[in-house]
Amino acid sequence: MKETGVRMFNEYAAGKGLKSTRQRDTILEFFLSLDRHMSIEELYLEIHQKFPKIGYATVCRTMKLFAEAGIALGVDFGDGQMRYEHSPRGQHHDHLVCTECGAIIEFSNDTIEKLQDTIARKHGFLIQSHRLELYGLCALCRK
Amino acid sequence: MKETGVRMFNEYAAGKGLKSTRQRDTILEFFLSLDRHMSIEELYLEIHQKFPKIGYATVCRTMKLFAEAGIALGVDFGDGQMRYEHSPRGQHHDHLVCTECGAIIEFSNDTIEKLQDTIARKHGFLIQSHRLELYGLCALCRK
DNA sequence: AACTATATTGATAATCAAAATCAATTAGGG
DNA sequence: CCCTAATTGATTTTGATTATCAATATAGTT
Repeated sequence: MKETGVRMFNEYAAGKGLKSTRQRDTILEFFLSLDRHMSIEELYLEIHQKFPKIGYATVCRTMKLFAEAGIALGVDFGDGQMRYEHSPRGQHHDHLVCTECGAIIEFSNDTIEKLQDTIARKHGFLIQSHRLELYGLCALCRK
Repeated sequence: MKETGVRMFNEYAAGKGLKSTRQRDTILEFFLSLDRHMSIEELYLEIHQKFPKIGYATVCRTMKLFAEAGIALGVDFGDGQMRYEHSPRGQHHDHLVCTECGAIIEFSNDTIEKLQDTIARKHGFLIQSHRLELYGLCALCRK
């Protein structure tokens, strides 16, 4: 998984004539080691703690670059902060977002995906992307 | 429809001890006469043109108030601008958003709604709200 | 109609995350 | 090692929305 991400980014970088830097390698490794969604702010705080030389702007730019390279996917839960997750290879997924504790649970449902296609076709739409989020209380916060 | 909105707001205002003002009446009437989603910016421009005394802050505050009163619903298509639509009485709906021309088409699908409930239940989630948007090219922009 | 307490307005400043700026630094081919 | 272009990071700017606050308007109450 990690190797795939590194390889994908290297290919993208090569094609674009980008130079490899310590900062990008560091951020890439950190991002690939994550198993949850993180905002730029959170990413910055953790990365900056370990590597004080890396600034906010670099984290911001680099994550955007990863998104362009196809290894990260930006998600926006409407709280005014950009979050990034590993770009889903193969299976697309959607999110359950807890409004109390902020927990994020991923899910995927083929039937919903198919119904979306049907709806789009009915309206002559060519779908490029979609977002489905269910907001509510997670099992823990309901109690 | 228009009367319903006015009545709903008056009831809400009465319950909250809000005073009735020319500005709010003007914005309410304008909003209720719309048949499409508008951002605060668009609302402000049109309203301000007819009633130059009404400022941006008032439009912003008032739309938020309408949302609290249940007559408007804020929707966020991730472009950094808040939009408002008439609060759906009864049937909830979702959106097809054209990434080219910005056209917005509403749709609703009971099967998807039911599947969402199933998914939430499976994860022990108590759904409070959801958003489903399909982004792509509308029939006109595909050509 | 005048008085009064409270809500509202509108101009402006503040906020906040993200993007742009730009001089200094660094990478990597020649 | 040199040179050119890419990159960095401190800082400023942006842009939409929100907060501030003095001035004004509202709705009871005399």
